[in-house]
Amino acid sequence: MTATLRDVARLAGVSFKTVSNVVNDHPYVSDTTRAKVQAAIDELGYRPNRQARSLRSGRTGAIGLAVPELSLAYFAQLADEVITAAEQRDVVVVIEQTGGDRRRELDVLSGSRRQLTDGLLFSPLGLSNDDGGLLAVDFPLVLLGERIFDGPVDHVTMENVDAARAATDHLLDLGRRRVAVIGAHEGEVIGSAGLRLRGYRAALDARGIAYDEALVVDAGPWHRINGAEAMRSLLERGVEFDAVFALNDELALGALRVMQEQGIRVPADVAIIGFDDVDEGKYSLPSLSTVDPGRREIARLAVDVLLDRIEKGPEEPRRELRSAYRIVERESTGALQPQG
Amino acid sequence: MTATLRDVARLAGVSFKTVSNVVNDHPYVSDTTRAKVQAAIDELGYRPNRQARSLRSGRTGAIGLAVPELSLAYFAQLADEVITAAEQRDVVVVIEQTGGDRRRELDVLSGSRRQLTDGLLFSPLGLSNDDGGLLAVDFPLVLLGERIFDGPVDHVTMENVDAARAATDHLLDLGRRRVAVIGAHEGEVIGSAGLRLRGYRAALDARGIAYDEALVVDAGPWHRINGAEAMRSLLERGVEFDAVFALNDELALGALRVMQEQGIRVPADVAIIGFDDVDEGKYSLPSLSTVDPGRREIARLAVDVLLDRIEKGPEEPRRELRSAYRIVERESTGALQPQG
DNA sequence: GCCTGGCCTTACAACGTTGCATGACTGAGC
DNA sequence: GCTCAGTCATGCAACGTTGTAAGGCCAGGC
Repeated sequence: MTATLRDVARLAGVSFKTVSNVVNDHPYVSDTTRAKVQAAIDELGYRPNRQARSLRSGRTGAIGLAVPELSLAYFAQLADEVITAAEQRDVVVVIEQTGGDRRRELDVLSGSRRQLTDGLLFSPLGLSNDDGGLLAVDFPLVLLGERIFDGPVDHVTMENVDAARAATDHLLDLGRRRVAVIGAHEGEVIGSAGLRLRGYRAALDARGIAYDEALVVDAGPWHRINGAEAMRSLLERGVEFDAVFALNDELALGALRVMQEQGIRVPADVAIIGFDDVDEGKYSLPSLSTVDPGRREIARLAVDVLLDRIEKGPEEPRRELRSAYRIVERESTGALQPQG
Repeated sequence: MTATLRDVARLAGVSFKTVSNVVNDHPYVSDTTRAKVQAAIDELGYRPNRQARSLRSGRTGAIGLAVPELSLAYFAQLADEVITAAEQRDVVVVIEQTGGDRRRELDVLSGSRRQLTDGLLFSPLGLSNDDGGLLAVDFPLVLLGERIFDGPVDHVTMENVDAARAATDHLLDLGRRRVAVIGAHEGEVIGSAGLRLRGYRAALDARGIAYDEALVVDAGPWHRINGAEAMRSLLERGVEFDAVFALNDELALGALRVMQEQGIRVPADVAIIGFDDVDEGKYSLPSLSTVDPGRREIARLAVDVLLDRIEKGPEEPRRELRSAYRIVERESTGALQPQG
């Protein structure tokens, strides 16, 4: 059996409470007692029991991370960063997958699993604006990703509009004028699709280029296959375009593949830029220009905000933070830097 | 505050232990009492406190999953499957990243985090054979991936040797005779590199084809960049080859990119097959033939074995399970099935 | 009328920890 | 010599749950 405070106390010849005091660095423990107790701790290999601590303190030392699915590179890499950031703060991460499904997302907010963690980082996908009220939960919650809700909740996200505008500008700076968009979500306004589309329009407006609906292709989930589909539909409809802004990298890579199958030269005929800076984009042929949304910063900020919220309680004013973005120029928009 | 057994008991007019009995479906609770208590439970929205349960029962309801890093697609997809399998068994997953670093892997085995979970699924990378003894830990442990150790530990893995042999056979069946290998690990014998190389040699031997060291390229970690490096070194050295067996998909995709840069036609000039069946392989151009190692089955088996071990204790004989593999033919070895 | 035994309910003691209150000792100040 | 403040150590009571043992009640058998 593993040793308890009492075992250590017996060996050291003190009360078990004194051992607790040593372990927790209480003031008013004499050096000799401390040494004696420490020796007993070492001898028995005593480790405080986390469940008992949890029960007393109400803290578990774990946070939850709810994402659609780890199979999507963006979320896998986000999870990587979150776990790393959490580790530095001495907290572990319990990952839950929602599949982007509304029902399962609601479940994450109310399920009994919440008791296992001190708070939740939540990247919703299926919830709609009307669900905002459901986010008024009684545990520490930080939203990740898009600012879908106006709820009373901390929020860490990226500069979707500005970054999308910069991505579009990048294409326009190359002299392209017919910029197709892949991955729109009809009618959606303040999810990432809506925000990025807004940035796209802002860039066009600023240069007096007319918005052409024919260039904007809807897609379902932002998976590679849907990027491929979208590109096919664009080509089938015979729409003319000399550049593509894919609303994320997966879509871009799917579209890229179809263009290559069709013998379209990238970037000579069509330049393409994605969004997210997932690793694979570095190794595609051509390598994929993209927007680095500051994933590491998002993860770090999110963990910080959540732990802050856990510590300070619900009274503190809610925070909304955005990470800095960066345009990453690679071959797909004409940069000539052969990559690994 | 959230309700406790006592609160429910007070409302229902019974002792708190009776409430506990209702919650745990004990026999000998009369229907009327049960109904009364249940009504009180519903009214107060009572939920058993998991930490208190943990303290009493010694179970946390969580398992650990230690992998090198989630940014590697294989592990992200494995984690996805593990979380899904665990969810079906009503258990949550705490993910830890080791970076494949020996020191951090040892830390995972001894660290205080172990108290947060009932057992660990561990996919080691940095540990050497000499470390086998370190796996004799006092908590439920299931090794994932390669059979690096002969320790007294449950183990779930894939058929590395047979699968690698089948992959090689697939290339040989196409009439190729100069099959390069990318991703060997000099001197390693029973890690995945060693096992897969053994399968490769077995395939050659069976057909009386001589093993040519010049065709076998070492690589460091199995990342895309190292696959690219390896292909470059092969080309620089002027080694002749008409097929490539990359020991995993990431290496294959890196190598593929370099071949394309160099104008080598795939599969016309060189056929290439990978290993792992990560999603990206479906969308590369050409799409990548590969070995599906049965990731989902591995995840499901691993969770089953671990939960079994947790339940039955250390006395049960240890188990070693292998998932079934499958060759996935795509364009990179000549199949003509354009993919999304 | 009392004992027996089945059914239902309850009291008590843990699990290992920490907060609070108390107590004992020491030395300084008057 | 006595008080008082500061230092150190301790005991008790919780946190919310479950296991064990015991208690109460009722019907049936002698």
